[in-house]
Amino acid sequence: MIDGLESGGVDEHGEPVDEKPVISIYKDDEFVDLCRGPHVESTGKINPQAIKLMSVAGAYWRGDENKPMLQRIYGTAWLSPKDLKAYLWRLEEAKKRDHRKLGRELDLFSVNDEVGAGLVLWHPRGSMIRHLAERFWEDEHLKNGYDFVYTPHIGKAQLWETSGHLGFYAENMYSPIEIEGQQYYLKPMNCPFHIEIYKSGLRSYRDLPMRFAEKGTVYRYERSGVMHGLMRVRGFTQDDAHHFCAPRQMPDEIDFVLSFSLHILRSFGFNEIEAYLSTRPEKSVGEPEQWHAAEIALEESLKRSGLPYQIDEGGGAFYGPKIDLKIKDALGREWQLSTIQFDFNLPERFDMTYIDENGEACRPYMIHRALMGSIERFFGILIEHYGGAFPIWLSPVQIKIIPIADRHQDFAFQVARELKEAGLRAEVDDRSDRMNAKIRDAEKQKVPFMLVVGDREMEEGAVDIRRRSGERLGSMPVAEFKALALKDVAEKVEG
RNA sequence: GCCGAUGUAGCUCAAUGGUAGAGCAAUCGCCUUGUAAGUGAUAGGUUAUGGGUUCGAUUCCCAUCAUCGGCUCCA
Repeated sequence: MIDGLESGGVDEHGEPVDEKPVISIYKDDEFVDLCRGPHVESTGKINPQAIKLMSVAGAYWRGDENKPMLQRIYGTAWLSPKDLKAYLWRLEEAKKRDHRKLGRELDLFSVNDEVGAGLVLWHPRGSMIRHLAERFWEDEHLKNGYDFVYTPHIGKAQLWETSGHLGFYAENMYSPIEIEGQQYYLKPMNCPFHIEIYKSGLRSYRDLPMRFAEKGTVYRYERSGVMHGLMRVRGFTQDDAHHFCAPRQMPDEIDFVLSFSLHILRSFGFNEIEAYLSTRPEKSVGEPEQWHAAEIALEESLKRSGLPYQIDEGGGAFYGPKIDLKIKDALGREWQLSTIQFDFNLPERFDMTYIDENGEACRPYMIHRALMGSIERFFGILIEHYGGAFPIWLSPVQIKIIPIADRHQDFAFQVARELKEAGLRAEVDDRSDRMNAKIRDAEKQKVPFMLVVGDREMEEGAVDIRRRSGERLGSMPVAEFKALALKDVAEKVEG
């Protein structure tokens, strides 16, 4: 076999192969392993107190799903038992923050067998967080030159033929729906609709850039076995937008969309951001000069942003180069959120035009972008990043008012009314439980402020404040607390 | 889709070839409470679904669905 590999004609099964492989062998005492490595020099270097077998799972031979599957045993090895313990502790921490667990405990969302795999039900509390995130998103878009659009969930087969999705993306799309002899498809993307809106009128260079934004819900076929809580689902909403601009506007447009993305991500508490620039792959559409100009523009913009970035040579989509933004969450795990993609393909396919200064029809440039990416996934990441203890501006319940005895309830509701009128989300825990139990419950629900009201507070028109951290702020007048809470909300205070 | 595991009350989990139990949650009382669980009672399950073996299946077998850990793919 090795002879076959060495001479470059056949692989390990005697099947012909094109390239000559590099063969490496690792040897430890009597054990000889044909492996790419690296291996430890000697098993004596492994501390038996610092290893642990973790799990067993199947893995494809050479990572190819068409090849047979092998049993793989996963283990982890560390320099010292202490390091192993630290690693296991981190795994435990991650488990505690698991958005699927917190989603249930905090009553945020569910995925239900009756409805279907990969289809999310947003419960009232989760929906409140989504509403707040979306409201912020909307305000920022309106301040920054976007127009909102709404588009349908299905479109005719011809539309997806024109866009190329039926050619290139069909395996991710669901079977068509037949309506009066015509085939319609559930949308896997929003772009064709936005393009049709662009094309609904004659566009002048004076109209550009145009920015159409929509929180568009799309449906993509995911193979069973890949769904994962909110992170990987079959129906999700993208915070999508398409920019249409004249070629010479491109650099400014990229600068804008990049800094706008960073502004949005940072507002949600993601401060560790890294960028990936993906360039032209072998198979691509569009002129090489166009690609080159776009890649230069993207890279220049990255340089100006000061973000650390890496280049993924040839990693772009066939229709254009892109910048992906990845964030690190509180546990240091990396997640891809934003994507900013150039598109040389769709303007051509849809024959999009604008009239330039000379009265001639020209082809606009098009940029796709999603900042949160999928709102479902973004929510999942947000839950894990904060371990369910959302910053106060996003907390579904910001304030829990805890009357000590029944006679304090009227006062508690009066305080709640006053806070609600100021736009704060306050609730009274009027169950007949002991105060300690109510505090425990509010802590578990990760409510930012607990206000205890008893005889003393009633007399003074005050509230006794406890943060979810356990910190006691003591007693203060309601008006004073109101100002404090509003300030925390406005400043997007965490913790 | 593939490999492996799992599926019992709202949640976390027991038990059994002779139709199931606990804690928490829930509901109804009692208590009226000072910074993370007061107390009593009640209710809650065709044991995921469909077949098969068996006198009898929730338990054994098969299929389907879903979930979990991976692989492949991906927002």
